[in-house]
Amino acid sequence: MGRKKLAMKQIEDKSKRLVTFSKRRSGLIKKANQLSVLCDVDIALLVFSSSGKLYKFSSSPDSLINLVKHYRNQLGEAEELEAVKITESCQSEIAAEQSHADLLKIVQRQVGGPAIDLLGVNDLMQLEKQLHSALDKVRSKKTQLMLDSLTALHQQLIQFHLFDLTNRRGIRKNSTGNSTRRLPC
Amino acid sequence: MGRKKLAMKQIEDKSKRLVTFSKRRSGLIKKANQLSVLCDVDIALLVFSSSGKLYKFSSSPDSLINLVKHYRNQLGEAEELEAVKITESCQSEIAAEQSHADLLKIVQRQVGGPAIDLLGVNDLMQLEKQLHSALDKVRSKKTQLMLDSLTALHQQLIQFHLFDLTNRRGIRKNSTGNSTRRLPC
DNA sequence: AACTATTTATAAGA
DNA sequence: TTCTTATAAATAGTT
Repeated sequence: MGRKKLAMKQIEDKSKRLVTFSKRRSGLIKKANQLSVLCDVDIALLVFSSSGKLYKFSSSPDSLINLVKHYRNQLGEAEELEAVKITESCQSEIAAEQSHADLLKIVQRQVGGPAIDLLGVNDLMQLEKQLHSALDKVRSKKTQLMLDSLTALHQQLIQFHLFDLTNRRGIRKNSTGNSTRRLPC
Repeated sequence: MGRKKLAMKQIEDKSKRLVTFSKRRSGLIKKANQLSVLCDVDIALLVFSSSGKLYKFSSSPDSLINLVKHYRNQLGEAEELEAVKITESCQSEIAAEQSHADLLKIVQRQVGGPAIDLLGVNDLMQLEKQLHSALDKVRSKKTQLMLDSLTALHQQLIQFHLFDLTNRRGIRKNSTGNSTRRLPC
């Protein structure tokens, strides 16, 4: 729209690209807002600029939470398929089991050790680091299969982390009444 | 844009609203795609229709992951402070702490005992029962604060359970098409 | 930041 | 629904 029709490919000139980014970004957010108002729907829009800055629009404070919930479900479905693959091929993979056990020890020490629900964000990040380190160990053994399995476990822990954070938010918001925050049953 | 200028408020006529939703939704997604291509940026866009259907666009397979990561970080910072507050106010709640400790022992015995990711569905349901029982104990002490804390813990475990179910359902392979993951609430 | 010539999106109608 | 079309909006190039 404008003096000339643009080809649908990356704008070469960096300066022009930046201007276009600025113009179209605000246009997009404007349109998102209009759609959410006119049609009364919930929208979440995130634009990650190449410089790392984030521009976002969300029609309601909850839309990002909805978004994450949705994502989590999607992840679940993906993991479901992955789990089949892992399980099927895991049957004969006994060698890697030791590494797996090592990782689980780390998890047990951390998750099963201090009060789980008092585990701080930093603790969880630390745990993530340890898991990564354990993953590296296994990677060196070139047992790709178990690596996948460990990655799945790692993601479970990330989910754990995510859910923990969401819960804490629920506790704060509902501190007056029954703060039970149910899962999407 | 069109024959008349629309007021920026919800379109009353349901039929018109639906038509507009359809047109503008596709327009918005088109624009999002253009912006991501022209300016080489990562975009995630989700539209939750009022009937619950989700329409989404993401410029790359990773953009939703980035989105969740970003969200988690944002949430993390806010929640970190909250976690400190929760922990601090728990310090003086010694009466309830014992029950809490009891509960944690149960969790440790179960979650920290067998390989976490090999914990069966029945085990998790058993664990849930025990947690409910422990919750009742604490509830009788009327320490709302710790109750919230325990509820959070309980829900973490439900989440864990949920994930486990998801994986196992995939493994068993007799999941019938639409695999809804519902909790035995 | 504005301007403005064009292109694009779309509201209403068929 | 799908298409057509008049009009409103967005925006590319310019200043």
